[in-house]
Amino acid sequence: MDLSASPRLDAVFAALADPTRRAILTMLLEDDMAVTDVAAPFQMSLAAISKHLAILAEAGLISQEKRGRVKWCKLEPAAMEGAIIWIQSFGAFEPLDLDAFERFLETELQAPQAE
Amino acid sequence: MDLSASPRLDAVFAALADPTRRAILTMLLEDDMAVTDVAAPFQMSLAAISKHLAILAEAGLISQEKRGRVKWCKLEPAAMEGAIIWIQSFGAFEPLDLDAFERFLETELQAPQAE
DNA sequence: CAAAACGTCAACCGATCGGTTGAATATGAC
DNA sequence: GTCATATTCAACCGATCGGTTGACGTTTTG
Repeated sequence: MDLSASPRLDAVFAALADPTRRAILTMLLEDDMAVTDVAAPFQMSLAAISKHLAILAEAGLISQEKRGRVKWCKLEPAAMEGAIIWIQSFGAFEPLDLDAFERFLETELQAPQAE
Repeated sequence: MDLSASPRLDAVFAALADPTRRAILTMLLEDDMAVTDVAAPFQMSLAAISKHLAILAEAGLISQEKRGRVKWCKLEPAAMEGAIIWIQSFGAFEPLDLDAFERFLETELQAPQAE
C-alpha cells in the first residue's frame, strides 16, 4: 500500500507550503470571506490572491461559492485529515503532545508563560 | 502572532509535498539507511535521490551522518511537530488529539490569565 | 442606461523544482 | 598503488511557481 504516492497529499502539502496560503486559511478560521476581503490585508494583487485561492480550492482546503458578484470562500478543514493522518503515522506525537505543544508555544510564539 | 509566516513550516510542508520524499521518510521509519540503499527502490538517478535527501535534511526531517564513505540517513520525526500542531489548530481532528490538548490545558495551564 | 465593483483570464516574467548526465571527491578494499 | 564504492557537484533541461499587468465578463448600483 503505497500511501506515499497520493496526488491528494501532494496537493494539500504543496498548498500548505506557502505562507500566504497558510495565512489565508487562518483568516478563514474566523469566518467565510469574499475574495476581495481575503486579498485586502496582503500587499499583492487581487489576481495573485485569486490564484492562491484556486490552489487552496484545488487541494480541497477551501470551497468557493458564488452568490451574486461575490465569491465566498469557506474553510474545509476536513481536507487536512489525510495529511494529519499521514504525519501522525510517524508516531512521535502521542508521547509528546503536551511537551511539544509547550515547546512550540515558547519557541515559535513566545508564549507569555515565562513563569 | 503570525504563525503563518514561518520558513520552518514552509520547508517542512514543501518537503512533504513530494511523493518520492514521503516514500523515503516511510522507508526511514523502518531503520536508518545509507544514501545508496535509499535510492535503490527508485527508478531515478542517485543524484536525484541525493537532492531529495538534502531537501529533507534542510527541512530537518532527517539527519545525515557520514561514517567512512557511507552517509547514513536517520528519520527525525520531531521536525514534524510544528506542522502537525499548525494543522491541528484547525480543529477538525478530535479523534486522539483534542483530548491530549485539553489535558494539557487542564494540567499545565491552570488558567493564570483571565480570558 | 452608464459606471463601478467583483473576480478571473491570458500573457508574460524571473526563480525554483525535479530530473538528467558526466566529472569530481573521498573512502575502503585488494 | 590501484581499483571499486559511495556520494556530491556542476551544468543543463523543461516544467511549474509566485507574482505582475491589462483586458474581459458579470453583477450591482445610481
